[in-house]
Amino acid sequence: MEILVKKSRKQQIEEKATKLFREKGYAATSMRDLAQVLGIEAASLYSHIKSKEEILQKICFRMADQFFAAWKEVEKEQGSFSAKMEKAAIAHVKVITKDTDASAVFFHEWRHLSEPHLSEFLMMREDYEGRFKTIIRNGIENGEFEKVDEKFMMLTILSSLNWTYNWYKPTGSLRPEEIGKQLANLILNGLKK
Amino acid sequence: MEILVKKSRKQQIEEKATKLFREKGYAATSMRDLAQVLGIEAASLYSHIKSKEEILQKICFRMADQFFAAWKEVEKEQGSFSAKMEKAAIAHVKVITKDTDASAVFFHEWRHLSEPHLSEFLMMREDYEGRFKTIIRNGIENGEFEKVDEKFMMLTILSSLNWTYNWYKPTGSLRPEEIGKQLANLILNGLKK
DNA sequence: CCTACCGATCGGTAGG
DNA sequence: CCTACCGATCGGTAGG
Repeated sequence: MEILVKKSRKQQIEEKATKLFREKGYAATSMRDLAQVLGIEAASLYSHIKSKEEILQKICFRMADQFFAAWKEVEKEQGSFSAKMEKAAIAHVKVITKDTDASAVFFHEWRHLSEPHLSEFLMMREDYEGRFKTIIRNGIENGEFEKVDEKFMMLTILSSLNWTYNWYKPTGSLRPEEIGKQLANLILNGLKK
Repeated sequence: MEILVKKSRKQQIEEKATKLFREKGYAATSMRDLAQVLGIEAASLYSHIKSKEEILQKICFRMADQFFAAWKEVEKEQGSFSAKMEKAAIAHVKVITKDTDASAVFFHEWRHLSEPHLSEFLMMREDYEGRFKTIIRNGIENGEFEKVDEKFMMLTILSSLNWTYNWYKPTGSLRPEEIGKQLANLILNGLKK
């Protein structure tokens, strides 16, 4: 049973903008494009929002907040570093699959943020990536993981997790939790029998 | 010893454009930006190129050609499917690391291609992805690989290989061949000891 | 949420 | 490779 909540005009604007930013890119999306999708004039958008970039900021920082919020689940895991990595993969994939449009914008369009937002964004990303690196480092020191370059490994793991925004379909057979588990399994155990 | 070859103006334009397209995105890069970097007027660019999109087309299809050319090395491999996958990873990473700017544009800006180039591009990508899927499928049928969804696995593998454009530095300690080997090793055997 | 409009900038052309 | 310029479009504002 689906509950229909009436969306505010502002919410509608942000949703449609997210979709357009994903499809055409932030720079190539005009406020007139956005207005047309909503059936209003471009000038009318400014009754609800301050600027085009404000929309981008909302999308990027809301996604960032969700990644950090999801990490709380990871911190509860007290088992092995493999178990921690699996929890991190699941948490990460869950956030992405909840809104693949916003995720696409988050991953690709952040560079159009102006200062000081750009610097803030990059600092948050560094913080988040550091958490994955810490799991890898601790797992290596512990003897649980192979000796690999932790930055190299972190980037490789995150790239495969991040890529889910590109092919995940809510109508598909794999649930987000299952996708996270399978990706963690690949990362930890590999494709070979 | 480095051999300095005099670059044609057209080559210079394409190189600078590649860098700008990567940094700012295709849509956000103006012909005036590009002209300024070259120290000429925007109108002068059109003595050497037909249009802004022509530059994007050159970048995207040149990269595609290189990925296909590199695949010839993969076809020579007559060993196991693991060996084939390693060869594919090395070939793929070699192409990316040869020009990370062009790779970034190839991965992110292709959607700004107009028809019929866009359709042609997507067909080539599908062909290329199919080759990875075939290795995976054959490896599973052969009993060499775990039973996984081949599309899911192909996308995951390619995402981790593709991501190298983002962090590879020619001055770093890892050579492209070594990066390909390590990524293949992770894909095949995982992080766990 | 609209009409009317702003200055700035866009990709590109004409003609030399 | 330049000057001079085109029509189109941009993000955004004033005033209702």
